[in-house]
Amino acid sequence: MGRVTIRDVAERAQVSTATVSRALSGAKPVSPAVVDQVRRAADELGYAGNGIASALRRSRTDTVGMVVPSIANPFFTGLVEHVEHALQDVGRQLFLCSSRSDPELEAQRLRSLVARQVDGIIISPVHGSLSTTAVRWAADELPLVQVDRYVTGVDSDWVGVDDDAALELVMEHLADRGVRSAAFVSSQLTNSSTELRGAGFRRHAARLGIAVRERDVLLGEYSIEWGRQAALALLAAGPRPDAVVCADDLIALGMLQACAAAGVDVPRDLLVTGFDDIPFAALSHPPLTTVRQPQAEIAAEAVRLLSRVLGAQEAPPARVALRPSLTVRSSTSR
Amino acid sequence: MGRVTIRDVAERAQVSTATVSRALSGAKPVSPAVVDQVRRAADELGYAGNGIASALRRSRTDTVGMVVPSIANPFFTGLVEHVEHALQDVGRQLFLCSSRSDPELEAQRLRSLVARQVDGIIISPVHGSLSTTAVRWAADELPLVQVDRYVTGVDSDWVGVDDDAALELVMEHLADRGVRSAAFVSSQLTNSSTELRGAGFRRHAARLGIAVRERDVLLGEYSIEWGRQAALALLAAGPRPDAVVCADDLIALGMLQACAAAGVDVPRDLLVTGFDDIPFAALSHPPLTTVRQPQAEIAAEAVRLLSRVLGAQEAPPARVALRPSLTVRSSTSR
DNA sequence: CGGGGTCGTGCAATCGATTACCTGAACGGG
DNA sequence: CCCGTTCAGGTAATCGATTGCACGACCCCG
Repeated sequence: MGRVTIRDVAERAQVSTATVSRALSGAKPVSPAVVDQVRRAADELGYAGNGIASALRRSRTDTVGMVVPSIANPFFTGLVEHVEHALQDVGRQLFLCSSRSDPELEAQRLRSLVARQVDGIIISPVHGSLSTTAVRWAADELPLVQVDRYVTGVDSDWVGVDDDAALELVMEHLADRGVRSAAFVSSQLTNSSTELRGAGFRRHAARLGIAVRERDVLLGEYSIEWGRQAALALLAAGPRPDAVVCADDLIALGMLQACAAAGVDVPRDLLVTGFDDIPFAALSHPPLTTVRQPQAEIAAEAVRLLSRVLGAQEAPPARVALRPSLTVRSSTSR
Repeated sequence: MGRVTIRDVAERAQVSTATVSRALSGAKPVSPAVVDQVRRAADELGYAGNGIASALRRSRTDTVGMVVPSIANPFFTGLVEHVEHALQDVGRQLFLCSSRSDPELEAQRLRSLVARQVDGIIISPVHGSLSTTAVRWAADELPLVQVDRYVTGVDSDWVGVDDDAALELVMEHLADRGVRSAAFVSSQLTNSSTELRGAGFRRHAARLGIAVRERDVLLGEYSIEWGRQAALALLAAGPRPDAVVCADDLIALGMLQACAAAGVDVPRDLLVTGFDDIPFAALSHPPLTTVRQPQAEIAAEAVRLLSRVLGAQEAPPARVALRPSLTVRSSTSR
């Protein structure tokens, strides 16, 4: 297990370490015969190189870090998958961290990524303001792109979905279905995208003449469990609204389950919508009408923006809001 | 963005770099006054350290790599979350890679992790034999623990669930429900756990007098989509078995959806079981009876085994098969 | 045949932190 | 008051790969 180094290879191939390095990386021309000799020596010794040493010298690791609030949420894992895919095309690896929706942990992850000298960071920050300090610091240290959510007060690229447009789609769809009153179930409005969804909900409800009672706006967290609890609270509290707009699919799925358990028929008695269009949204009973996020595009754009900065091209921070679309399923069709 | 190094801190604090290093790491005693001075200097300069340089010198990174076949599958993401949790307690960070069920990509990830000098690797190998070479090589280079699945011919620790016992639970449960014939829908039997599940299915079916027709054993991949397709194939092909045993929950959920669409009532017309007990298994229609994997325990044990090896304690490779349990829901209750 | 250019290779500095070894001061006991 | 011990802190080697610079061989053209 004693690691084999470039010196060992050099010795065996009867050349200098410089030549070995050049032969293997192809950075500078080396005569074919020598390349062959070196390759053989490296193979015979099982030379694997030392990425750490290489990273130290070149001060780049060909690695980007990604920090997401949760890896239990299929929306984020989908995003991660696409990012990983996109990165592979530009020859980089992904270093994934979960901040578990904790700004403290998030700051720690960021510090760790910076210390590990990743070439850049893609982050979906936990909190609109509590995350600011750490994100700003990281953005000062190296290229950083925010996805899905962003914190205020940091000049960095951002790419996500147009949340207001998304809620416009949802609310107009509901209005078309004859909805006159609606509830909104969400996590706390402590990050940009959630906040924008809440604002969009209210704005478009007002515009379309859909009534919103204050007690029908329920804020908890992005989880199935919260969806269940919110459903119970909603059903227990007097007259039902015509529809429930959920800020993500996990909440909506929990809501659907609790409704079924309580004998409330969706969509006959109540319409329900979600957000993200995770794979499981098609499997619920009834299948969920939800906003489809263009995950692949978001990921590709994030990687593109990061590469741009990595290529040292100075440019004003970009804010890219992609158009969402609506996937209509049975949870809103009578 | 010019990084601040230990020399800068040393200069500002009027001490040597050695002292800075010791003051910040606490490796050797440094007078409180100097520690304070150094701390202040480091703070003022925003010193973040260089993990790469440190790693090179100490030849450890306090990082472990994890390679899973898919990060779209909630079973693996659940595992990853628990592993990350457990690692945090021992002061290490997780470097997550997805092999996307491709042995080639998996080998590449392993090479990359070794080059990055992670301290150890936790892997759920893609393929029982195609993964062997890469896994063996990696296991030679550094401590390695296999989880869930294992490859043949590598002496490494493994921790997972007792698949035979799991299928015993499933089949006995089905027998109790009066099932006389069953189908098995799975991915290809090209990895250890899937293979063991298939074998367990047959063994316990035979033992309990449950009939299994060859054409009712359908092998595809671990995905919702394959579950759907298998359902169609199964329903199209003459007389239905009494039950369908699925090798994971994704397949089972796809199966349930396709059954509902085809007007087959589960559990009245057909019983369906899954494997893993992912969060979404409780949300389907009907809720899914499935084998619960003790994810937290698997993760904790994997980390424990890895720490054992990292602590240089030589020991024979351990194979830890944890007991699964059965979560009974409506998909098998008449 | 000589001068300028190209090309392959080696030497040694370098990246930034850690640490083995050394130095000098302070201190305590005989 | 002297010598051995202790301890803080400095000097410089080290981890392994990359790369600027230099050197020698060879080629081409005038």
